[in-house]
Amino acid sequence: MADEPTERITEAELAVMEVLWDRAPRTATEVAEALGEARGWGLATVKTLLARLVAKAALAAEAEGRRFLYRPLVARDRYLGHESRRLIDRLFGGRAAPLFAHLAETEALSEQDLAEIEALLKRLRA
Amino acid sequence: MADEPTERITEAELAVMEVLWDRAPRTATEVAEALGEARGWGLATVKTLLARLVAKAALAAEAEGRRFLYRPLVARDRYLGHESRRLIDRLFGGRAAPLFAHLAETEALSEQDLAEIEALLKRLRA
DNA sequence: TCCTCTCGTTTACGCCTGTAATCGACTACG
DNA sequence: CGTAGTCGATTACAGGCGTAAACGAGAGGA
Repeated sequence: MADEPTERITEAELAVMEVLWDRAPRTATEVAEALGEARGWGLATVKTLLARLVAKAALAAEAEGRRFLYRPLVARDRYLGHESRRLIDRLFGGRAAPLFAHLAETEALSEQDLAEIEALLKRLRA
Repeated sequence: MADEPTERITEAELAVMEVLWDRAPRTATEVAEALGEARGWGLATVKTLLARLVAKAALAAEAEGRRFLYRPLVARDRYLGHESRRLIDRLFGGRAAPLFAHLAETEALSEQDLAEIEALLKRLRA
């Protein structure tokens, strides 16, 4: 997947991306069905969001007969990285350790989190 | 500082908050001076943002003679926690470990970060 | 006292976002 | 062959956001 600096994906658009990250390609109707329950959006709304995402080059729309099959152009991983970095840059001076420290201080880390992070660290050190 | 569920602070507003977190109270003019360099905003713009933040109860405005002294009502720490949690909830299923794993995998952690986190972990375990 | 400067408040305005309704083209059933 | 349904595209519209100018009241110097 290309790495053009994709425009920012909004909250509502993210919900659409999640559906397609979960499984792709899908048609507009399928995406709407998947979202209808969670968000209660009408088909029209979903189509608008799909169109905007295509315009932002976050999705590709491949014609299949008279309709489109949508698939992500931005990998979820890439997006996660992007957003995490944004947060760290904006609020923690660009360094990850302060974020971690903050989470630790505010008890936002579960025992499980700690264990996993510890294991990860060990692996990184190997 | 109260913990009323403050409305979301926007990007531009955050810049104003940072100035006041750094030192408070300050007048509108002082805030504008502090921001003028970094963001190139006019006094009018800063005043608008201050007013909006007061409306959101993120700032207190205490009259001093004919003008106001602004001071944060939301602690920076509280805000950081809020935003971190938001990101973790939205993108990492509400758990911190996957965020950390993601940062680790994408090489977003410097040697220094790793060392600090390691030290923090050790302290938490003590 | 009068004018100018300075405050905070009000109003402005264009773009983005969330949430659609409408439209024109096409398809597929009757 | 006509008509109802479906598709994507176009248009809509209110509220939020970034950025600011205009306004009215008070303060302070001339």
